[in-house]
Amino acid sequence: MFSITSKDLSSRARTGLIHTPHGEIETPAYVIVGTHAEVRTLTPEDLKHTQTQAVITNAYHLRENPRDVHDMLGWQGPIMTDSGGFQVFSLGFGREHNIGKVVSIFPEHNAKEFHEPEKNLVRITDEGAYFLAPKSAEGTTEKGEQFLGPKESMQIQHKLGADIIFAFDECTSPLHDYEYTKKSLARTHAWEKICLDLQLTTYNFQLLYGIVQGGEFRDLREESAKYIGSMPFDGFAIGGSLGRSRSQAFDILDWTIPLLPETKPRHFLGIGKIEDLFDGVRAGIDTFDCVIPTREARHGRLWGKRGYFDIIKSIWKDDASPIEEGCACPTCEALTKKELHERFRAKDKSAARYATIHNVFFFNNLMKQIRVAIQENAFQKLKKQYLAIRN
RNA sequence: GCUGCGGUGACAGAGCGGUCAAUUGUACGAGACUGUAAAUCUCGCGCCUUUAUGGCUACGCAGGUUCGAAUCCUGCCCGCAGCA
Repeated sequence: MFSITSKDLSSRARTGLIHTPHGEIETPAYVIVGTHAEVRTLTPEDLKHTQTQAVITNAYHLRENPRDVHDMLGWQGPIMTDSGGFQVFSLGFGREHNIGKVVSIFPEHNAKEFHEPEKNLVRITDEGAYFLAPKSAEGTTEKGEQFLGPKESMQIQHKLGADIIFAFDECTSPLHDYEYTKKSLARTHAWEKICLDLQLTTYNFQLLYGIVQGGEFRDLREESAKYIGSMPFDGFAIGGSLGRSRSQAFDILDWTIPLLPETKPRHFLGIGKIEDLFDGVRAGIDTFDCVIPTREARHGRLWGKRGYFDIIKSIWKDDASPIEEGCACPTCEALTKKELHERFRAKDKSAARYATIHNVFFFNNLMKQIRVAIQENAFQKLKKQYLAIRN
């Protein structure tokens, strides 16, 4: 199900092929996020023009009515489904402290003190997580708590029928201390075991990835990598809190990846800016998924080989140059900076769509360049090129 | 000409004696966004500075009443509506 096709000589970077029921994924690859069984603002037709290889949707968001996710997406290529483990964090602790899983290096708002317990919608037990429906404007009748645990997540993911599914875990936060992270890790490991057992007995047409947790703590990360890595998962993901600085996140990869089986694919959950991709690949990551290309596109931020810029800013209002020099995406073929800027300013619905197409294309294309570079033993060179231009 | 209503910061539009440099929305500016709570959110948006429970100038214009006026009174200017 996974074959390695080439290896970089000076790092753990490699190219490979993940074989799934809906086709192959050439790795390293970017997996495009389509949580609600749609890549926001894109039609299935649009998606085909973005060089996308795989899409990831989410069991939590699709739990109410889990149908064939390939049909829902209108996408017959490889699909992953996340287990909902991230929502255990983001709707709970994440909302309570208004943080993501990467703590800002500018801790102005001191997330530890920023504390709104009433916003926490999640109650975690050893069995799983109880979710409260987010309160909409007014007069919401309490729908009561909804339960999601390893069995439920597997059941949903099975019904969704994605090619690659993830074990149910708890994503911890950089704000969590060692004690909590250790406790959570034990719980996550137990949940993952349940997922794997179900997979081995019942849901075996799908590929199941185990997830390494353990926060920023080296011994916990190593313990997790050894434990999860020793189990017959089809692939492995690195998830959870990535510490308090960017470099720490990649230390975590260096601690854990050597402990995972060489011959299985590795996924880096939820990370994917340009530098992250280079550092992740270097550390031995095969696939990434991240919200950055799609979300930031909607917010008017475009990515390119020179980094990013905000097309919505007025400095572009008279700029008739291409959005990205030499970019072959449908957006760049259709519009200049000025024209896309105008669409954003006019709140034209197509603006976000054009921007999304560009960003998704750009990241997919970057991965392609990385693949080629690894094969040609020019990975370091490509990385230097990118980071140099970005100054 | 008379009567009525109205003139508030880029715009729309609150305020109708002190707590008003003035609610709110839009526009504009800056920032954020990393397994989507997010086509979203935060901050700024009269001028000055030592950036502050700071100073100054401000709610059509000019006066007045008052300890105190965007808010009340008088006159003028302008807009809209009706009547001559």
